[in-house]
This record gives sequence, structure tokens and C-alpha cells, in this order.
Amino acid sequence: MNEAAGASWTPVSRVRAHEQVMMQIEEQIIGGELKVGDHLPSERELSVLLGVSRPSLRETLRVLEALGVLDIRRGGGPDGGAVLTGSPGAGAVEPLTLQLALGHFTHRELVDTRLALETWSCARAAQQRSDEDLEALAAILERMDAPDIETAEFNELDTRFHVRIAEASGNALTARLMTTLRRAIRRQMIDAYARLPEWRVTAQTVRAEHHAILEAIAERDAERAERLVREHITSFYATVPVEGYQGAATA
Amino acid sequence: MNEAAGASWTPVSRVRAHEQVMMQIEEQIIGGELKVGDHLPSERELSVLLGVSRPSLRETLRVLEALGVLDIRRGGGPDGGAVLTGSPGAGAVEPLTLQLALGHFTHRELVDTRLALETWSCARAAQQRSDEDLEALAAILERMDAPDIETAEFNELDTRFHVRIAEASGNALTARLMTTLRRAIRRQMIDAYARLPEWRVTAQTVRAEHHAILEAIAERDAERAERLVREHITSFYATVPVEGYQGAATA
DNA sequence: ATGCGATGATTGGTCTGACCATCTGATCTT
DNA sequence: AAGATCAGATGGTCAGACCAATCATCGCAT
Repeated sequence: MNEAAGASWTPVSRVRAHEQVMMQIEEQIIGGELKVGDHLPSERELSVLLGVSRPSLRETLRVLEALGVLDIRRGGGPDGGAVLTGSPGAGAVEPLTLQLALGHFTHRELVDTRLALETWSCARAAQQRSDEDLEALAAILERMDAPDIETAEFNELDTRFHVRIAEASGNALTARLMTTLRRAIRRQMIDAYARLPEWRVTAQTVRAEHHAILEAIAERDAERAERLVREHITSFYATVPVEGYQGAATA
Repeated sequence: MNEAAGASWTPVSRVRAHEQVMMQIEEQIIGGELKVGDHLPSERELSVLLGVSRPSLRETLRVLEALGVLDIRRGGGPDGGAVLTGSPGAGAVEPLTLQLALGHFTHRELVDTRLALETWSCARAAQQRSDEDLEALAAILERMDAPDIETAEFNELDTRFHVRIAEASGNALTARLMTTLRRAIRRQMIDAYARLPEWRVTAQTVRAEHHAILEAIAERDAERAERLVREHITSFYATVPVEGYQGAATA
């Protein structure tokens, strides 16, 4: 076959329809044309405006929804349709669970990252906690004191306690990341507890450490709070045999 | 209208098709039935197996792809179809850009989170950096020394430097989060530089601090490296008027 | 006049079936 | 044996249709 020498060819558009739609919507958001609370046109309308089919458009909407950017409901009215959501929903950063399961990240990495975020947010929380923060934290610890509590709920409250501290630090992003990290390791945590011959003994230690941390936060002693939470996390993973975790968290 | 007393009704499935598909695939991944490198059946096959239409199934696949879990290609053969991806692609945590634009999180929160992650990873990097890490970091700094460099590229290399440090810490998760955080604030960073009357003066300061940090890492002085990077970030935001950021990063 | 139920319009949710573009791998040709 | 060719499989896209939930409105009875 002969080829025309010198002729230059430029590849045709390989960008899938839903990706182009995504780019357009992203631009509108970043550019500020789309703000929180704004409604997207209905799927039928928008698909015409964008020149794509409804299924293609819907693929984009699904992704935006999973990312916590859109809140989609049926029916008309002020609440109907696709609305730019104002608060970060479940979407956002939760995929870590799957990525952990796929081995993208190790358990060790998750714990270390948790350590980095928690020491910071705990110190910060000690500096600027409100009385409401204190009460909420105390209430969580009280529920953890239940003698007949089960591993799953204990772990759940443990998560709530640490996340609540992050919230007290005033940083919603850190709090959100912490929630995500905890959710990603939730399964292994519960399994690890279940493997302990006497998990209630360990639980007792955890309780004591929690109370100590709360006390430091109450006294606005940032340094002590930070040190305590570091020891808390480090000693926990030194005691409890969590699957996929090897070695101490600090050098 | 009369109602049958005592009759109990259980709500019909309100869970959308694509969500049920998502749950099934999630379970298979978490349960270990689906591993990295495994192929999903073709869309036509899978849609029949799951009892949903192809468009519905595709919505799920799109989300999984956006989350960095699936790698989807056309055509048959060993590389065709949907494959569970082994390395965290672009997907994962990038949505932060949109969430920032929507005001879910403030710039301040992003910077503080960055501070928490960087101080940790920098200290860790100082402890266990390899010689290759050192060379890579030095190479980046060298490129940043170009006198006629532009703001965009300077910022890009700045990001690379900090992310490379995170990689040297051996924690891929932290490195990934850092990349995401930097990408989310990329626009504002470049704008902030552009607003500076003499940004090259600031750039010179940044360069000096970078070299100091690298030196501390080279000497395995974790404490100094951590302190330097904290000052580096703090002083930067005290100097450069970044949009949406108010106040110092440390108390 | 007012409260409440019926109704229709709008919107998302889902499905069917079809066609295109691309890639793989086997087949055929030279 | 090497290359071109073709058939099959797969993802990408579309059009049209119907269902189900929700809301706004209208009309009726009180």
C-alpha cells in the first residue's frame, strides 16, 4: 500500500462522551458558574444541550453523585432533579476501602497516615475545643464503658471518638479523611478484636487511654494530648494482631 | 379510605439497579473473589448475569472506573474489557478539586491537612530515604533553579518536590493524598504567585528552604527536617496571599 | 373561605435493541 | 514464512419507550 508522504494526520477525538460532559460540568463548577444549591437542567434537557444521549449523560451524573458533588432526586419542584450538594456526602473519599482490598495500599500505610492526621488534629482540638466538644466526647466514652458491649459497637464508638476529636479541631477535611480511613480498616479491626483471647482486657486499656486523652484535651494541654494519642495508637497496634500490619508505627 | 389494621408492608426495593450492582462487585472485591488483574465478564454477559440492563451496569462501571478500581479498554484479548487495576490511578481521591470549588472544604483546611501529612512524611523520609531519593529530589530542585522559569512550572516542580518526599517516606497513601491536596489548590497557588509583584523574590526564598530541607533529609536529621518543612509551609502562607486562606497555619 | 383529596405534569429509573469503532486473533494470500 | 485480510468480540453510543416517584395545581366538600 502506498502512503502519501508528508501528509499529517491528527487523531480523531478518542474522548468518550461522558468524559466530555464531565469536563464541561467541572469547568462550570470551578469557574463558578455552578454554585452549591444550583440545579442542573433535567436529564432530557441537558442531554439535548450537550448533544449526547441520556445514558451517556447519566454515566457522568452517576460519577458526580458518587463523588459527593451531586444530590439527585426524583420528581420536580425545588428539591427535584440534580442539585449541587453543599455538604460532602458519603461519596468523596470512601473508595479507599476498595483500594485497600485490592492491595493498592497496605494496612501499615493506613495506620501511619492515621497517626499523622490524628496527632495533628488532637493537638489542635486541645487548643480550641468547645465545651460542647467535651460533652460529646464524654458521652461517647460513657457508652463505651458498657460492660457487655460487643466488639463491633466498641469499634464503632472508638471511631466516633477519634472522629469527634478531629471535628473538634475545626478541620472538616481531616475529620472526613479520618472517617474514611477508619471505615477502610473497620473489618480488620473487628476481626483483630475477635481474635484476641481476652479482648475485654485490651478494651479496658483502650478506655483508660481514651479518658486520659480527653482529660488532656479538657485541660487544653496540646502537647500531652498529642503524645497520648500517639502512644495510644502505637501501643494498640503493638498489642492487637491486625491482619496485614507488621511493625510498630513509629521508629 | 379504610386501611387494613395490623397488615404490615415491607417497602419494595428502592435501591437503584446500579447501586445493587455496585454492592455485589464491592463484596466480591472485599471478599477476595475478585483480585487485581482479574477480568470482569463482558458488559453484555455481566448484564445478563446480574439481571440488569447494559446502561445500568455501565453506570456502575463508570463509577468504579472513576474511583480508580477498574481499567476499561475496548477490544478482546488479554488486555480487553474491564480489569481490576493494580495501581491507584488518577481516580481515587481527586474529587477534592470539585469539593473545594463547591466550598465543602476551605483552603485553610487543606493547608492544615497538608501540614499534618507533610511534617510526618518529611520526618519519616529523613529516617529512611535512599540515595535514589536524594538524587531525585536534587534533580527537581535543580530544575527549579532555572532563572526564567514560569509560575506554573515552578508550582508544578514544587509539588513534585513535596510529593517525592512523601514517596521517600515509603507511604504511598500519604504520597497520593498529598498529590490530591496539591492538585486541588493548584489553581489558587498559581494565581497567588501571579498576584505577587515580585514573585521571583519569594521563589528565591522557597528555593533556599527547599535546599535546607533536602540537606536535613540527606543527613537523616528527622527533627530538623520536620521543623524546616513546618516553617516552610507556615511562612509561605504568611507571605503569599492565597485566595480563601486566612490566618497562620500554626497556633 | 378553607382544608383535603384527586390529577396531571415533570423528573429520574430502567429496559430493549440497534449500530458504530476498535481491537484481537485466525485465516487466507502471495 | 510473511504479510494482508476478514470475522468476531468488546466497549461506546444512541433512540425510543415505559415505569415510578414526586410536586404543583385544581376542584370538591366542608
